[in-house]
Amino acid sequence: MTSDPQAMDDDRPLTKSELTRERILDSAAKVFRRQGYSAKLSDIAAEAGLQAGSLYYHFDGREALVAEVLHRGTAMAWARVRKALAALDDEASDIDRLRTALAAHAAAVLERDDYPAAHNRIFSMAPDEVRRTEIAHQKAYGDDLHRLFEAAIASGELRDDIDAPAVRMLLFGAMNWTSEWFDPSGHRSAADITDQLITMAFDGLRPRD
Amino acid sequence: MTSDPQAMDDDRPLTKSELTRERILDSAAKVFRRQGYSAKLSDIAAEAGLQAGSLYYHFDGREALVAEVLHRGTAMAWARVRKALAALDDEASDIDRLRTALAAHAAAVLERDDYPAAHNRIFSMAPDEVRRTEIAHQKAYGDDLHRLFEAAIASGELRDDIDAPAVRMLLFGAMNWTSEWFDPSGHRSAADITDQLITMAFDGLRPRD
DNA sequence: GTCTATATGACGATAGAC
DNA sequence: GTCTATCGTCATATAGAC
Repeated sequence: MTSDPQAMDDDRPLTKSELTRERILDSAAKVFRRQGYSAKLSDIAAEAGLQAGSLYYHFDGREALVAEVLHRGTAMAWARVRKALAALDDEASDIDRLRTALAAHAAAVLERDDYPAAHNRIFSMAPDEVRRTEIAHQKAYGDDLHRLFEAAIASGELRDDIDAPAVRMLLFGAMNWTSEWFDPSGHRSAADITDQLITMAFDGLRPRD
Repeated sequence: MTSDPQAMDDDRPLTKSELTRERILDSAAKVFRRQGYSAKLSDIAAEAGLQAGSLYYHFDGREALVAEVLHRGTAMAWARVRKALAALDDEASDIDRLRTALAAHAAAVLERDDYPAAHNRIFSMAPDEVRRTEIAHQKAYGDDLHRLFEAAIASGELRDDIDAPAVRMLLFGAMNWTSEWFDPSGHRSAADITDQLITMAFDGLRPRD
């Protein structure tokens, strides 16, 4: 598994300023998730209990905030996938590994993680330069998942006549689009949605006899 | 099949003013598709060969333009689906009807139709009132498709243990999200993507023996 | 570090000439 | 019908007090 360039935590306690910075980012993710790209800096500041002008002590401006929320969105989904895979038994089959990875990504999007959900809403509206940087980051994540598909195809657990990158993007689409319609307070749980997706993707909607 | 409230064409030729109005709408769909919700009125006007102020002769303002592009986006995808179903042999099976409907929707999103693609990009950013109206329109379309699922389940051609509305939304997501990544000038065609989706959805990624 | 106040610029919208 | 010119509004960003 490729190492995520972001994953260099030292465990030093955060200074007060760093804590505020974190609070601003969390607020930005939450507000972007709710309101989309056109969310105002004043809304983000209010969510963090600050005045709009105060953000500039911690960030260069709107673009910097967008860039970091995007980066964390990919990083957090990726981290969840990695963690879920690491928790698997060593003898897990290739298809189980793939299933686990997809379920972990779905969970990141569907559950309380504001960053991945915000990512989905604002990515396409971000300024070109920010988007280019983030595309490279996403590509690394995508390549990582691609290896799971390849392994499952090689071991005969997946059909060998599929276009794995296309299928991967279609599955990502199904998951990412849930931001647009899934209602966590409705009668379906995030896990229900994930089950439906996994069942459809692997076993198909037609009965197997 | 429920009738689309928009589908009352009389075939009278368009006046010059109506032609300009159409040109503006087409430009709006194209520009919204490309740039998302933050597209400026001046960009739309330029695409139509006009000055920004001139739009106001034809439309009340930005909101009215957004509302009509959204409405047409749903209407056009729905119309394509209806047309594809009407072209089917009467003896087509329920699952063939469903497959045909999904393929038609995918084609509308993936191919040159700017309106459905624009719809996907701007729907979630539209002002509340515009969105509420459009949600009702989408619900009618969704209900229409839902009947195809129900019929295929009833005749035993689809598994009876699926949550059809959830699956429908997941499939819509997979198709709609292609706006974010599909490159029509790349080596895959729109039909290739559609095939991958249909195969995955109905037969599943695991080999059937 | 965070505040208040303000400069700047952008965009939607209107008015009136043609 | 479309243009040019302009107004009003609002959000980003900056400056300086505390």
